[in-house]
Amino acid sequence: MTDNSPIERLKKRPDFLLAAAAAHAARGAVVVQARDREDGAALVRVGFTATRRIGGAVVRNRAKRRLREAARVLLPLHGRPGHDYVFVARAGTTMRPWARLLDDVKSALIRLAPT
RNA sequence: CCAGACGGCCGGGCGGUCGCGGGGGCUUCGGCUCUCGAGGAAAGUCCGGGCUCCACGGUGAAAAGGUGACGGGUAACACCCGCCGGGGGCGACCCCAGGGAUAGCGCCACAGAAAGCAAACCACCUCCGGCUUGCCGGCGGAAAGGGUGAAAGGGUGGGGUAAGAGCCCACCGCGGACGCAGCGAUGCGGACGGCAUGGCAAGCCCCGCCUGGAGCAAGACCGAAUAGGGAUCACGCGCCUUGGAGCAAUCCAGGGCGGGGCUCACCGCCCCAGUGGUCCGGGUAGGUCGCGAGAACCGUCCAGCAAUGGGCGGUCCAGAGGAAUGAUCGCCGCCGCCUUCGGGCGUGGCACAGAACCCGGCUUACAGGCCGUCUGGUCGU
RNA sequence: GGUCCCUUCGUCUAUCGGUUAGGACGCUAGAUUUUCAUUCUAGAAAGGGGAGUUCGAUUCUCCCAGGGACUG
Repeated sequence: MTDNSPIERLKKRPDFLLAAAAAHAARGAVVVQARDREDGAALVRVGFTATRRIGGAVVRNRAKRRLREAARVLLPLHGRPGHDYVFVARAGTTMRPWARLLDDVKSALIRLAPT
């Protein structure tokens, strides 16, 4: 499952909306959405979202930083080329122990990978 | 030592390992390396400025909004300092939108006789009349007592009187010519007046002063692809109309321009509609700038009670754009619990909270801690 | 990021600084009806929080909190 596909950040709102309409997996403190772009490129793109519901700017920024770090560690191992991933922070993202957060992300990525 | 008042400051530290944003250097273009990288409130967006665009002949006025003792500070302020007045506290000290109520209008519920202009409900008193001999009625006097209220037209005491009343007197309060001190707000004294002038302007309003509008998503530059606009050239053409020649078919010259449908015309609406080239302008996505060497910070000296200002020396200190500080490990500090006093444990134990053009303020949030000055007690000398 | 607006019974909404804070829908109880619906009667139920002005504040002023709208 390992590959060396380049990873880019997702920045456009339409891309987020498309990913939200695709498959998603909720695991503990995180929701992961994944969409196959079907354009033939091996590029993997990833975006992060934290809404106002989970707290103020400090909480939202910290949640996105932890998710970004988790994605940096796990996406090269469990990501599928040609997909867009969106990580959505939930209320417990900032308080989850680091090992448990990694488990959540890993489990969600494996669930979303086609067999 | 206890309790308290005010002012200032910190707000975890050190070191590894992976990572992130900006800048510099090297590069065999894979990368390597050096360096910098959130706050006192970055927050709320409540004020004041810089900056940019728009509007505008100058000034003034009006409208609307803001502001309000006095003196100073400042680029400016509603901020700050000093001082005055009022209120609170034993005190250190704290709080106050703190101009004008004889410029005018308005309001003062309930209660009460009466709520703003001097009036009189009960009660008081002289006189007159009546009789049932202490009551009733009446002309007057007077405003001290009762009761209502947030507030009732000076207060207390004495004299005085039929009863009373600044009617008179003393003290207090009030107004106050004038004098003294002060830059001033104001303070002190006060002849005299003889009680007159209730409150609300964060009700309208009057007076003085201030303000053009918008905001970096301001604004400037570059600028695809696609669609569309304008100019021009070539091709492709016909149709309508005017004039002339001619018996006529037709020819020549000029002008204008698409076609279809809604029964015709005008108008209106709807549908469909040329090809290619060159040039121009607007402008979207996107990119670049605006964007950090300044009302800057540190040290020191001088002026000033202070806010603050000035001189000298030194430093360069974040610049993103779905938005950079995170993850993890060790030691120490603080806190809580347990303890066999060695120590151990703690789901993240350690606050409030994350720059987005930049400054000066205000306000609000904040675990824990440090320093200084002062006040009131208590103990000792 | 910027510019604005609004908070009153469970919900929607009235109020010249002085009331017991009014109305509608909903809720509860009773009556009418064989029962239900309808109708009638009665009742409970509210000023986002904190200061200030005032004799007195839902109303006026200030500061917070919460909610909402517009803007590429």
